Amino acid sequence: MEFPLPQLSLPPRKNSYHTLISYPTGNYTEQSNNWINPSPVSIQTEVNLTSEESFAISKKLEGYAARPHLRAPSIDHDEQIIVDDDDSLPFGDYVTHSGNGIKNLHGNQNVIVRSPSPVAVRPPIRRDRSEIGRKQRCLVCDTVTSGFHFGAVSCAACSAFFRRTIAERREYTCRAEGSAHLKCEISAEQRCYCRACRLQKCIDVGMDPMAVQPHRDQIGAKRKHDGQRHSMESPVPSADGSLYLNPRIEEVLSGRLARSIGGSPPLKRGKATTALLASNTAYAEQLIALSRQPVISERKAATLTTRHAQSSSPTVSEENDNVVQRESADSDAKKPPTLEEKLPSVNNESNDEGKFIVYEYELYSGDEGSAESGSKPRSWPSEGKHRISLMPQDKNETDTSNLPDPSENVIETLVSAYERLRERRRLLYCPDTIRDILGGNQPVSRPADCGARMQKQRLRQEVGLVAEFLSVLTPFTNLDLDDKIALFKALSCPYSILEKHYVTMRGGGLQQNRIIHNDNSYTDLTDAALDRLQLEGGKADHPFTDKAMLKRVFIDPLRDSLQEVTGAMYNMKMTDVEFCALIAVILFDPSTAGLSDATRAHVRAARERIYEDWFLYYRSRNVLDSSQRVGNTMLLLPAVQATAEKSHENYHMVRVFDLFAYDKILDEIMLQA
DNA sequence: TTTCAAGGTGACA
DNA sequence: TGTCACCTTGAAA
Ligand SMILES: [Zn+2]
Ligand SMILES: [Zn+2]
Repeated sequence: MEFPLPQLSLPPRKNSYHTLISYPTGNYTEQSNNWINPSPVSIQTEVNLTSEESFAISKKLEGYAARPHLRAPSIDHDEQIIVDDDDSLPFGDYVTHSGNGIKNLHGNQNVIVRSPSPVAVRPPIRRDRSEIGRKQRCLVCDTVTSGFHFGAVSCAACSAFFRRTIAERREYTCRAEGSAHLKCEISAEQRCYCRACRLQKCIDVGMDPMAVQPHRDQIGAKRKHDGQRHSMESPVPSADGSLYLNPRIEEVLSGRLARSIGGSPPLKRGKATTALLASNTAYAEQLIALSRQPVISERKAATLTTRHAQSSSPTVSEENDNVVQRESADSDAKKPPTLEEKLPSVNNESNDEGKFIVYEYELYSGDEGSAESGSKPRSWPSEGKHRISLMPQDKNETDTSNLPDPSENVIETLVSAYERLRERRRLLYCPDTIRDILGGNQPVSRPADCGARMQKQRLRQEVGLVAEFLSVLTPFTNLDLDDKIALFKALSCPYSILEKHYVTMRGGGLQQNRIIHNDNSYTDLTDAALDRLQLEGGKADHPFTDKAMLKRVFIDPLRDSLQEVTGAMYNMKMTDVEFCALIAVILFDPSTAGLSDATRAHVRAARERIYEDWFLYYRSRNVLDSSQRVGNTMLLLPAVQATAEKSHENYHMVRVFDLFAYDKILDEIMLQA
């Protein structure tokens, strides 16, 4: 326990501040809450633990339990464990900066630093005062530290390491082989030996990749030796091009929408807002039109990948005539597939890849009947339906009697429901000790086992969770059973894909090159994983030993969708708000096959309500870049579509995304319903 | 309204 | 890589 404990007893900092830049005016705390563990838990029961191990465990727990929350129930944390030997540390006061007698300078408050951002960046994680300022040890390397960084008790060094890694999207590989792989010990002395394992540990102890703000302060970056502040004339596009808009672009892109919701007093639902809502709806629908292709195509229509996914997801920020360009560029892609393209791949391929497709196709078709029975082809609203502008036309057609209470914000409700889903899922999958359950611990991160994940029981639970999640949408629950089933089934595929990528993004899977599943297991997509696959060739899940082919079949398609979908989510800093809104928009697809005219009108009204509340949600929180956020959210659809299409041809993808059995279980449940 | 201080950031050794 | 000065905000005073 004795470490040199350098400069931690530092003289109090000259200043103390709190940070957040590139965060639009106003607050987004609701949103920030979405990211965090909603159930802070007292761990008072853990007093009297003395061993090193229980100390570590309880610290870890504390890290989880103290995961940021802004509206913590008033739990008394005063009984939290302070291990005795800590008292001997010569750092009596380093944890508190109070009473240092130095005034907060705020010296540059009058200097105008232009907000960089149309981007809503998460504010710093906060927590109860009673939780902070204690002598603690870094959960990663066990050096003494005073505080939380990125949501976990950690030291400055590990914090910096984590921030750099995430911000620069670094990838590390653990060189240890076999069972030692990714299990290197991380301590103060050897924390630098294996960066892969250090990063893994950072994530395991609860450091949150989404808390990193990689593009902060790009505008008017501070100069250490320069008293003057500089504010640049225009925002600099970020490396990925997605985050910062030239103001003119922003204006052109979002047009009247941005103006109409940008600077007026809070909106109240009512007649006065009709025009605004109409423009919101039109805007959102046009974005859907932009995405063009249906999210789900018919299962049977196993087209060849002649249409390749765009190399990266477009975002609504690049060029100011981007939208127009895409309109024309897409006109080709919109053409119906030719007859050749429609032929199942089994007939056309003769190389190795073709053989694999035959193999997978056979597996796949085992349940073709049930999968097919309910999945009618779906088309996207704009497709074939010529509706460029979807202003709510004749209101007679739109019966609002089915809609929820006007005072309720559907998005808010849905976001809460999604938080509940997440907590339920955690309880389902986390180890079943009371410590884990109460401590808010997440399920153990481990390699995925597709077999286990696709067990009927598990899938049933997942479907139940989703059904419960959606049940807060009264327009949905009020529908006839058949209509509900039709919408639910149509949603299942994009839901699986979207949520998996979303969960992956939240868990840092993009940085670690892995797909993270709902139970926190993961599918590794690194080169090391490829090597392991090769070793298993012929034995386990697949008969292949050719590395190039393994890569092509097992790794590349998943890497692609990880980059395209998760990458886009990461770039826009997607939150539960956008995720839930997108799910709802997809769910309420009036063009879903099999709906009656009356239902169609209800569904359309419900979708409009989603847009309406989505924007109201932003508006009420003073989010300035709402139109960008909506736009970027909608632009995820082409990438999701590409993934869905690729999945038709790749059984491995179907398994990773839980698509195949998911559908089967859906059918079963629906039949019993 | 003012003050405090956590936990972000980029710069630099 | 680790440490520093600097920064903005939410909450307490
Ligand atoms: Zn550390
Ligand atoms: Zn390692």
